[in-house]
Amino acid sequence: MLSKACEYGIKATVFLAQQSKNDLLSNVNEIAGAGNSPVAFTAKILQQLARSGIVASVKGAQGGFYIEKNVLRKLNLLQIVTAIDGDAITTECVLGLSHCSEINPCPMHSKYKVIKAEIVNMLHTTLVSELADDLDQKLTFLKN
Amino acid sequence: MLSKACEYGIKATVFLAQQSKNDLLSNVNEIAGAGNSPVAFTAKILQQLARSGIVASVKGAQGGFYIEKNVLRKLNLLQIVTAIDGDAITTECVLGLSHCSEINPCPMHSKYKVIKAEIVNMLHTTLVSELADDLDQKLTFLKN
DNA sequence: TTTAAATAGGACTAATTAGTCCTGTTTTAG
DNA sequence: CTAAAACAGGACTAATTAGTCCTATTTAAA
Ligand code: FES
Ligand code: FES
Repeated sequence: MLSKACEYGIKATVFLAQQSKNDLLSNVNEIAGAGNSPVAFTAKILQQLARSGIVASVKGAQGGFYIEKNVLRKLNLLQIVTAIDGDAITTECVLGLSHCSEINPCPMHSKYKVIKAEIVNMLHTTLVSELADDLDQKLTFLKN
Repeated sequence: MLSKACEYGIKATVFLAQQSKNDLLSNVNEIAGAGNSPVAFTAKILQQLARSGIVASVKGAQGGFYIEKNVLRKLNLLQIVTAIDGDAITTECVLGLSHCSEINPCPMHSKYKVIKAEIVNMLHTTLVSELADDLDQKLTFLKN
């Protein structure tokens, strides 16, 4: 469903959201450590998220990443998934037909479209800030 | 969500179900052609499905694959997915934690588990024979 | 009985995804 | 002003998934 890059990206973003609520910057080591994700790969993904305007970065000593308050307020999971994996999740046919449509539906189309809509809706309505709150209350975890 | 192998496997099985209702054998070329899937790769997947008892094969000239009537009667998509991709779809954490559980839930767990349950339920309750009927009525298609 | 059509299966190659590493630049602290 | 801590980004390597190809075996038909 999600690529590894996207999994790491979501974990990184949720962690950063938690830190950013306390106005803390985090560097790549802290971020990767929190989700035990590979450090260098996480750095790549953070660059991508920074280019997409999802996270902000401060260069130089004592620098790091954070999420701007007004971005965080509205930031949802679909934005992260789309920034990293593109829109395949919304457009692809579950059986690999060249595109999912009502005009040339695959055998699973009618059953899958309901689920796809729920996935997209869930991603779209889930705010990173809610997830960060759960994390802060130790109701959820970024690693085992 | 599904591997390419699984996509081809499902398409092959639905096609075979349609053919088998008319007591027709199909060879790998016909099966791959119907779903425009790569021939040699489809052959591999059919071998796997044959070892799993989902399809049956007849060797030699005029041979091919088919699905036994009593298998087809109850055959659902989850059986095919499990035979090819294993049970990852039911057991994996959407954020890549080592396993999905209520005890160490990831930030997406509570929202994702609902969707996962619906996916698994959909796969489990969808009979290949229904899909084959839709295909037969040209309501659905295996390629564009 | 030979030949050709077919599956079975292993070894291989190609493509994609995952992940590392190095070099450059920015910035702060000493 | 210099050193060290950090991000930026490109080039590379590793692992996994996707896909091919060849050889052996089976079997029906000519
Ligand atoms: S056509 Fe296959 S999922 Fe819509
Ligand atoms: S723990 Fe992540 S989906 Fe259940």
